[in-house]
Amino acid sequence: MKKIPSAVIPHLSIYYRTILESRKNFLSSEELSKLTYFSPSQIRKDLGYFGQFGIPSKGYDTAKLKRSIEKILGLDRKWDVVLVGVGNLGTALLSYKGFIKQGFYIRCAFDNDKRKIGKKINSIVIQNIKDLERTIRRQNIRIAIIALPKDAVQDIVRRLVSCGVKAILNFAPIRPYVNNKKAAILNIDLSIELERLAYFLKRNT
Amino acid sequence: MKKIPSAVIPHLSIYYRTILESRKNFLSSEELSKLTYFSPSQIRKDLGYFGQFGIPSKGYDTAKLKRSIEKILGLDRKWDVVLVGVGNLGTALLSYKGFIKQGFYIRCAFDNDKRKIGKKINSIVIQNIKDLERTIRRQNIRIAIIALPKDAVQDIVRRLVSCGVKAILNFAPIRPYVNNKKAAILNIDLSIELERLAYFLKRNT
DNA sequence: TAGATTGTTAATCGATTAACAATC
DNA sequence: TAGATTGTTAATCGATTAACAATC
Repeated sequence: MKKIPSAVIPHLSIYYRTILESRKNFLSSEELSKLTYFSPSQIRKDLGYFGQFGIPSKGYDTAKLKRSIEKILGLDRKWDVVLVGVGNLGTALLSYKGFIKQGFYIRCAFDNDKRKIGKKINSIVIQNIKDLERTIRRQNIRIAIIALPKDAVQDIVRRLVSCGVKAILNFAPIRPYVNNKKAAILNIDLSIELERLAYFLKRNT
Repeated sequence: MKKIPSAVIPHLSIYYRTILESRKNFLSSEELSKLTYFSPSQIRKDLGYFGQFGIPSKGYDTAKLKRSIEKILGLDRKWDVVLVGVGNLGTALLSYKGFIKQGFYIRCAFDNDKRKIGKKINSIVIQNIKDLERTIRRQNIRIAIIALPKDAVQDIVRRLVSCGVKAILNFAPIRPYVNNKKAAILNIDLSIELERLAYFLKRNT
């Protein structure tokens, strides 16, 4: 089986979303290109990694393609998620409806602030961070979202990985280290994005 | 002048942050590589686009390099910012200290929800969305952060661009369209990231 | 001077685009 | 069958890595 380039996966997300919003039964790579700004070749190539979904002279059956992408991306099932860090951002994430739409369910949340522990947000009780390992093991959770100050990140990542977490979405401006690729880390780094903006503005205003 | 590849800018952000955290007066590309996981060649090449900052056999003077990167990225000045959409995420962003550290100051915030208008968060009074253009023009603001439901995004982007906004940081899962590159848009798309996680988990658990 | 590390050119790798035979 | 659009191979483009002469 040929290797899937990592750039392809985010493309699939965009094709998927575009199909959801389209009413058409068939879309050609040309039409998809208009909607997504990816080139028709790119689209055909990307889809080609996973099979033959199109019909020459007609295009892609949107209902079929939708189901295929769901299967490829793993959107056809649910995932249990733990949230660590219930500050401003963590609270916003707890209430974020988008997670559920993608099948991600935040099942428990942790903080080290005594004033927050025991409080309920969106029907989730905030637990003491010292119970992290016990709860994660008991509930067999594999995904963590962490919204922590950057100095706390590395230690929490170590603890999460030690109790079986396989994927971590990190919002702090730091790239935590994980031993022998035991888990995948995705960093959402607002600082880097802001600095890209600053660079752009510097030379365009 | 040679063209700067777009991938270089995010690298600079990481070099910058690494220098800030290091106590050393000099760092070689080899040492920076250990800290950033970029290859030594990559680091020398990236910096080479902007000048000659290193001293053969010694490495890079961290104080000088820090100032150089600040200048390149535009971190040596302040930027006024408008926030549109004060829901859960918008509120979290209003209180986010990281912006100020990067020189981004949220000067005003807008929402269309009557119950929010007039309220104060972090000393910013939430204004009626219908006053958007007037306020932005008067304060001469060039940067917007939008935390809106996706159906509201395209119209607000149009309005922002029409009154002179040059850069927009968008958190909704949609890629808004801007006429003739009148403004830069940076999309922080949590859906895409979640789907990357789902894809990873699908084949590793 | 000898040793170390830069800056830069050439080689490699990966992703995007172009071209076109296969096929509905 | 003729026209349209796929799937796939070849060409191009851009980013990363390797190599090494220049230099502190």
